[in-house]
Amino acid sequence: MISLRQLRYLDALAVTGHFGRAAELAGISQPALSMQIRDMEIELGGALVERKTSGATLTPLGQEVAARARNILVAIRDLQDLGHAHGGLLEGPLALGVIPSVAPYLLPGLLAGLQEHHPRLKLTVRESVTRRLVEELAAGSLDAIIVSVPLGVEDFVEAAAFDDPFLLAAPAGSPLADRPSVLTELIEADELLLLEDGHCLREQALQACHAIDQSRLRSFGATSLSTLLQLVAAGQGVTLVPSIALASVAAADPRLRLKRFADPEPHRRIGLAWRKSSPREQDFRALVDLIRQAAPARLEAVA
Amino acid sequence: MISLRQLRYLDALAVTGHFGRAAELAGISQPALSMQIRDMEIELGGALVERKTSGATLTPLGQEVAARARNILVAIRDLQDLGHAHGGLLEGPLALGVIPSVAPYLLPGLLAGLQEHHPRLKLTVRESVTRRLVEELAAGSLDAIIVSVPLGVEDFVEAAAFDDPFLLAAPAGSPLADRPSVLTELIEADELLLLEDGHCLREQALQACHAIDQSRLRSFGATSLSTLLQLVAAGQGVTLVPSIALASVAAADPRLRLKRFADPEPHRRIGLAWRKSSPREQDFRALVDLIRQAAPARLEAVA
DNA sequence: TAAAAATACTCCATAGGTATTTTAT
DNA sequence: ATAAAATACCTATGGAGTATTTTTA
Repeated sequence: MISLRQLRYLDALAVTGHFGRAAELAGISQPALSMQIRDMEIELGGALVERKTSGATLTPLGQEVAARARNILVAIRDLQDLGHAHGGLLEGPLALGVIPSVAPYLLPGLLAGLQEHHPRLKLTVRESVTRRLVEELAAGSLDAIIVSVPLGVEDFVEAAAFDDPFLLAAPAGSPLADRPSVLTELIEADELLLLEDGHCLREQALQACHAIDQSRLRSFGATSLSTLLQLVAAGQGVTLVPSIALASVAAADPRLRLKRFADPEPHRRIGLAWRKSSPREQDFRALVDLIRQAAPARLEAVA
Repeated sequence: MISLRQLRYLDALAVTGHFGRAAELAGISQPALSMQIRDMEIELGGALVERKTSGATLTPLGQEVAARARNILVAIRDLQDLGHAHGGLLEGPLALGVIPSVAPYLLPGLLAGLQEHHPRLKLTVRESVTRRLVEELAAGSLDAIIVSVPLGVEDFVEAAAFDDPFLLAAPAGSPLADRPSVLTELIEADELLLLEDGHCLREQALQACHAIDQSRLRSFGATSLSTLLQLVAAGQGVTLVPSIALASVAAADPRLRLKRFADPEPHRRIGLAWRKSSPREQDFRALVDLIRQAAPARLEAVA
């Protein structure tokens, strides 16, 4: 009879493509893993792995089995969560993922709120880009993720927490800096600076102003918003700043102007996503409320 | 860590509502099952079962866990089938369900065809009414079912095999017996006799002639078509006969007339259904072909 | 007091570890 | 010759059995 243990080992083998490293990943010895894989092959009546000196690759059957194994293992994780879900609200372990353009501004307030209202919650936080967070959520190594919604991922449930307007960051001397800003004016403006590819803030900003002429974009290898703002302050162009970052980056530099856009104000919507199959929906709904409270709108600070 | 073993035991407990009988069902001793359930409760951090002298009932948490456990166990079964699916076509064990109004007429030919073309198939057949077949298919104790399609069950895939026209069975003296029959004439006909409630042929016939006045129906506790035909022969009314049954029941009785309906000919569609998650789709498609070949249209025998 | 489940204990199957051999490049 | 996986052999954990006690209606 197939065991969960065997499924875990096969999963490790699928990930590593190597018996030795798979064993290490699974926390057992290489022979132990080899034996379990072999037993599985006997049980299923076909080869799962192609053994090579360079390592191990899964056969088509092996890949199919591994894919199903992953789903089953996620289902098992969710099952284990049921206990916590039926305990008090937001108690026990919870692995949360957050995108980088939100984490530093939201987490301080959120963690404080959780500490105060749900001291028995054992929260672990991972900060990464959306694509990776989605993968880890699907795989079950994260329980929920704070991202820009909608994600549009089947199997996930999303709940919006708050809208985060984009502000225009322009050099003090720019003509844009002293007028009420509307989005279309960007078309005639200086160059629009954005974060490097793969960073979700880039896509969100692009989506917010889809009318922008692609040829006038400039990408920088900058991972951080503050680097980008340095460039703006130096007169290299303009950029969009999520207002959630205001408190940290604002008026520090006199060469910078931050302005709200006139309606329709471009914004991204920040929300929480979790697996449909997760039994902790109540926890997550409560978490969304806390996220909303922890997202301070300090928009009075700007014109 | 939760084990599949524990999920199986919980499932048995959910089914029986009794530790002793659950243990018997699982093929182990009562203390062994008790201990696994207890370990599970510790692992999940909550009570799964309410212990009473009269037996055991699941708590809300227990029901939720049991429901998920069932899904996981079905996924494990399907995974085990993968091996057979990657072997030759239609090899290894296969549990097939068939509705009673099809089984006796279809199976002889089908089994012969399977024996000839797929001698390595280890087929087990269960004959039961649609509702039960659907349950067993969902639970994984059947791999595929031959039923009247469409079933409209989420999680199932269906493939039509053949259309089975309904014939009119009337007493030789009936005015219907000597005219080309059209369905609407049934409205002015003798009473329509049908099988007892729950028998799928009843629903199929009713669906085929939805125009019929409900008040003119008569149900009999008859489980078998031949009993029903005896009543028709005795002049008690008319009924619908699936043409697949022709070879067995036809012209044996001179008091009976079997007639085809004029267009649009009422019929039921017989097909195969299996779980979406089953890896043996290829097997099932091949089986559908064999079913089609095994369903002889002996319609020449009637006017 | 009777039925059901929990506990006590013993045993053994099997997963896992270490050491070593085989295999393929 | 080297790296990877399989094999051999031993150990120990934990699942299961029997016998018994506890619980509750």
